[in-house]
Amino acid sequence: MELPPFQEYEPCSFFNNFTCFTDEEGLNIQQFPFSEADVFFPRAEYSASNCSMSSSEHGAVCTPKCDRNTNPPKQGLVDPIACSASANPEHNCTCKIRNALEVLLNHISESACFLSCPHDVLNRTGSSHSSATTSSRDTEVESSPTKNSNNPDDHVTMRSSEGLSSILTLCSRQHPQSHAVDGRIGPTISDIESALERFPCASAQAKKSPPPSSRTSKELLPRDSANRSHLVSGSSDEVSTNEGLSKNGSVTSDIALTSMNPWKPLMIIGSDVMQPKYKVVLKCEKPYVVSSDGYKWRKYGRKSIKGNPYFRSYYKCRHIKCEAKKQVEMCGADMVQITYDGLHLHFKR
DNA sequence: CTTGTTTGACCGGTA
DNA sequence: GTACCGGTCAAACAA
Repeated sequence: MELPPFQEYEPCSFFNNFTCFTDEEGLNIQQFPFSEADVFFPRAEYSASNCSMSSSEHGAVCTPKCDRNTNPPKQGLVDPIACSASANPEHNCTCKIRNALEVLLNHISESACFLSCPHDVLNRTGSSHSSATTSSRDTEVESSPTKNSNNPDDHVTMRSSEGLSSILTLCSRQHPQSHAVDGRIGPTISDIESALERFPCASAQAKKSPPPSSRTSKELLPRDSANRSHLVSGSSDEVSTNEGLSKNGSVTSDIALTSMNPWKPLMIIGSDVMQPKYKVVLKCEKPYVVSSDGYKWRKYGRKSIKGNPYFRSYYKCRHIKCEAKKQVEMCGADMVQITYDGLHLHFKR
């Protein structure tokens, strides 16, 4: 698969390309130029197309209604997903990038320190990797630093910056400095604000909207689930995969995924209680989980869980110093629940 | 030999 | 204090 350098991507086309991999092609994500950048993110948060568009159409995903267009709409191009409408009914917009941002902002806007925290943790040598992950046993993020961080503020900032790094990814063409300059430097608060400036509505939402924890799942309408059928189902035994998707939200969420686009959020079920840790629960159909999510994982355990006939498998990210983890367990014949715990902020060097 | 998985033991949290 | 449960470790095993 020939891909132009990352910098040549419009954000829209970038995400379309990223999400249009087949299962086999998905394995190539590791070789995708963007993986050489410093921030990974889960396709689940940014999926845009169900691959019904030709590659030449990728990038033309906005409608005239959208006020966040980065590309003019093409005549006759119909967004097959209408993702924004389903993700946020208060906006009559089918801009997929906006939808992606809204999904993302659902994760990050609940951080009270989002735009006000003066700390720049990602620029601190040695703090960016390890503090990105909180243990599953951490229940007090702000008051209980991880073993690799002595500054409680680190957690707050990382929670914000993690999602914001993804926004910066969207904006990387305009803000190439957002990515690691010397291999360690991540986005700064000013980068973040600059990035959000490119998406004024997103910025406004980040500032004004209630945290996702206060949103109900009904506000995020489920996608049409009629397309969920054509998948092959494997055995009903546990899923054993050494690769998986990743990343987090700052609030526990369920994201179910359609079969047409394995990483397209079907719905987000917000928790009524803010979870002060990086954790996100994805539910998707098994074949897509088994293939790849762009990360390398090492399986380190397996447990039978009470009340569940299937095993739960435990994985750690193979990336050095990355403490991201995931748990994979079947929750039905064809459905898999993946729990991601911790962040992947993989910086060079 | 290397890499990755399996699996029983161990440990900590909780009821 | 104790039992249960879930998460992790690490030796054994497999590819």
